[in-house]
Amino acid sequence: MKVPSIKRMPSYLGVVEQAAAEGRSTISAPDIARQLDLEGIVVRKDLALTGIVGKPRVGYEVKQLVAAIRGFLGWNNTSDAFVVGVGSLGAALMGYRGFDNHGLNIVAGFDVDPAKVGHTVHGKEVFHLGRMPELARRMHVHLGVLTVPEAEAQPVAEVMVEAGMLGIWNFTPVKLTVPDEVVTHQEDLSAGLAVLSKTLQDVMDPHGASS
Amino acid sequence: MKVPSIKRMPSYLGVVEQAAAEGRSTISAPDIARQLDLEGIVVRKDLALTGIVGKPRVGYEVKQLVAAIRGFLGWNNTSDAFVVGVGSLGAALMGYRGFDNHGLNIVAGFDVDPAKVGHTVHGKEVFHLGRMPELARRMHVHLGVLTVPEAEAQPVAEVMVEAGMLGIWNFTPVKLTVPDEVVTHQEDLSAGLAVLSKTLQDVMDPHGASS
DNA sequence: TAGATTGTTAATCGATTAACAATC
DNA sequence: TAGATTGTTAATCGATTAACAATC
Repeated sequence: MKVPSIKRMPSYLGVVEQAAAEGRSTISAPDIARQLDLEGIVVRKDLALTGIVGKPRVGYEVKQLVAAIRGFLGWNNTSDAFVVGVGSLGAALMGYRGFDNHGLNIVAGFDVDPAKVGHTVHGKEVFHLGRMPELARRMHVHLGVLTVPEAEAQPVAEVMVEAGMLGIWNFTPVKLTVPDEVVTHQEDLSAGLAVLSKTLQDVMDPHGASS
Repeated sequence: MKVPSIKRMPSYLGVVEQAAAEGRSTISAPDIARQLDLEGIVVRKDLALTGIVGKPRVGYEVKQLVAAIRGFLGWNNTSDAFVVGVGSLGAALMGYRGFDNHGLNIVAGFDVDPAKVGHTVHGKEVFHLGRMPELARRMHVHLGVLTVPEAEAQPVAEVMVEAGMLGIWNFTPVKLTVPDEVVTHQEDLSAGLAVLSKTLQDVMDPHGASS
């Protein structure tokens, strides 16, 4: 599945789109690599996955490359999505501009808190969780961003599955149990924090247990 | 540096702390593995990095294991940290409970918006960015969470370095340029979204370009 | 004791890096 | 043409998985 390559794609897209914004018509792998502090060979190998073909001595056609990366990730046609759990993180994600550019369009939020239901957050309506199945079907939404408290994660995920969600972007620390056909991706902030903490610790005290 | 192992540590910690909360005194690698949908051998190898020693046929001492994982990650003594950029994401992180359990204590926010400076967010004061160097020194804070808009990321990171930050948890999509002694970790949401999008795409249309 | 689990050593797998001919 | 960059094939590196003796 080439997960490491897939993870690098959005950063390539950012660099290439900036080049486009600057009016450049081509960009080379070494150029992209320099901007991202990678090796050129990594970029070439990764870009090959998108099916793009470059020109020796010149690089890649910027327009083509944007289309190739977007196509590879499925970011051409943006998908509508729900945010489920409108706490501070959920609300922040509802307001995040930039998802549009990443194939994601958040159309509504869901919660059970009467203080939130019926109001809007960043211009998007918040509905009661119980209405999700109905609205998912009506609006043809198959993607959900899960930002409920830990204790609610599994039961709410089951509601989402029931409602026809095919993909769940899981921001809780809970490993979800869902049917095989439902795709889940856990966004694990504590994993990132662990890497930062451990690196810091090793820098300050290089003689601690391990490296 | 064993990054994959380090990233799994927080999930082990969660499982083991739950076992502790349930009053269990020991836990085995296969048991942890089952809860996280991993292989037992992965858990054993990872836990060995923390220096813990288990008992055949029994497993690991729960209390010892919690201490070993926390010690490995440097999560025993919690570090104070600043949130820099109190937009919706920054504010959400300022309110996130659970960082305390991850060695992180957010003590204040910084912004340049007069509408935010002088107010509190989730009970924590927001100061003007210009006061960060002074307050970082006075409060001995060396960790910063960077949640400013993309265009501000690099210049604000430089202010943070100037203020004596040793670690920057970077939530922007910008690859920061900082001195070697400053540790940076980029939390890249778009990478996670890319993996989810690509997986979904491959499930729906298995005959697309690659797998 | 019997047997599940640990810790360690070896084998496999996949990702990264290197080398280099082809090409514009 | 000369030379930088592509695309591909091979080598290296590191992480995961397998195998198994030691042990409680």
